[in-house]
Amino acid sequence: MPKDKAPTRIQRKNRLTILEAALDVFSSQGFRGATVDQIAAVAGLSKPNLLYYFPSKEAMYDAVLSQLLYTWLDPLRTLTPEGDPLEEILSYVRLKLEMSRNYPRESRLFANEIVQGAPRIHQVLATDLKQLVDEKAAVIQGWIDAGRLAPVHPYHLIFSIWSLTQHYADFDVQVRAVLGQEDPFAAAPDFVETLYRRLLSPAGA
Amino acid sequence: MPKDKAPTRIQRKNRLTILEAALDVFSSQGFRGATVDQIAAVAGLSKPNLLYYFPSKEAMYDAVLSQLLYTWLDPLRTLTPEGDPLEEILSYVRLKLEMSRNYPRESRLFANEIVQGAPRIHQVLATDLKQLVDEKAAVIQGWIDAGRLAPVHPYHLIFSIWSLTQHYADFDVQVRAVLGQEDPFAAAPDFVETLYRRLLSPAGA
DNA sequence: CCTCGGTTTGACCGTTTGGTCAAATCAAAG
DNA sequence: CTTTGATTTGACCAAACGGTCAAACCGAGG
Repeated sequence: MPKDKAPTRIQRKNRLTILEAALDVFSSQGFRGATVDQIAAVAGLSKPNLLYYFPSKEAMYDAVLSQLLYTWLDPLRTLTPEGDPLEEILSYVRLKLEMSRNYPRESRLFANEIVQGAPRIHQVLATDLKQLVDEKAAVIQGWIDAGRLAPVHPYHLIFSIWSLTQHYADFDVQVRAVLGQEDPFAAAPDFVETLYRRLLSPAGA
Repeated sequence: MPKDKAPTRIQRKNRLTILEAALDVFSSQGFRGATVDQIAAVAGLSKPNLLYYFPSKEAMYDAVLSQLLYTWLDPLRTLTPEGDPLEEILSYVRLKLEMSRNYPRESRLFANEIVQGAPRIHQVLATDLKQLVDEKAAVIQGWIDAGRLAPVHPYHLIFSIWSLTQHYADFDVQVRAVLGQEDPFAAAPDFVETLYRRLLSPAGA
């Protein structure tokens, strides 16, 4: 392992290559399903070389996961009390849907981790994520109390957005199997927009 | 392995015990994450004994999965052209939600399989499932054309029901982490019912 | 050119895992 | 009780896997 001095050019490049390959393999096979040899093959490096840059397979997984967590929670932060309530939520939905389209591996890795009980990120969910959702749910509840949004359970509204948007990435094969050759993301944006407009438009509209 | 004659009482009992244990372990660890020893421990039998009843670990997985598939697609079959459109869909939604509550292991096993690309059931999805969904989507489209349901993309409507209801089983830990000690299924039925009423109620209502 | 720290790898190790097998045990029929 | 086929298991095997290590390699500074 390199000293804890400033990383060299080669170190930066190889670390990125490895993380990229690890994301590929972990997201499609899960942690236990993935092997270091597979990751090495995808990265185009030898197995001992991977273990020169990361102390263990678990360290690779943790690195991929923590890097992912940071960007994964980001879209929710963009939801702010200013601006039109419905448009705020719709743009959050659109953002999440585009992340599913553009970063399906990240979505699947996250799904894998959660489905298996989130053994490694349970703490983050119960603290950081909960705090963030509490905060945004309060914003939504505020809009509802002000009559600017039809009444809904704010937490379950957020859950519904997660499940709906991530479904297109996580269950991609199922969606494709049912739709035939049609592109799943063709009609999805219109559908979710319609759904949340009808769900959330205040009564008078 | 037993002959292919009529199964004895012991065979029936042990096969069921093993499948139950296998569902437990496969659903929480995935196929590669599960070990035959784990399943044996849960079943209270020895490892060679499991392999006396099933030729391989994969055979156990296939048995669990195919048994699951049959019941999993069943709720959708209950959706029939007769009866009130909105109520038909709402009762399908309620059925799916109860399955998530009562059979979370099945839901998670299915999710695991799909997320990892559905290597073993791809064929079933592209034939049986697609055919069933095609049929039901046509029913829904018929209701829409008759003005008895607000216009929506029928396929994506079905996807949304799957994702929403299964989310409570598959992402259980995440939902619980965010909600604190609150029971996720307490408010869920009301939420989904509200959602689909607002989405689907015909314009004039 | 040489040096030296960073980098790469072939060979290897201990453990885990899926699966086998012969021998032991059990249970039902005669 | 005895027999016979079904059932159970301790011991074992080969392959796969995560990880180690000493030796080789490489590239930038002197």
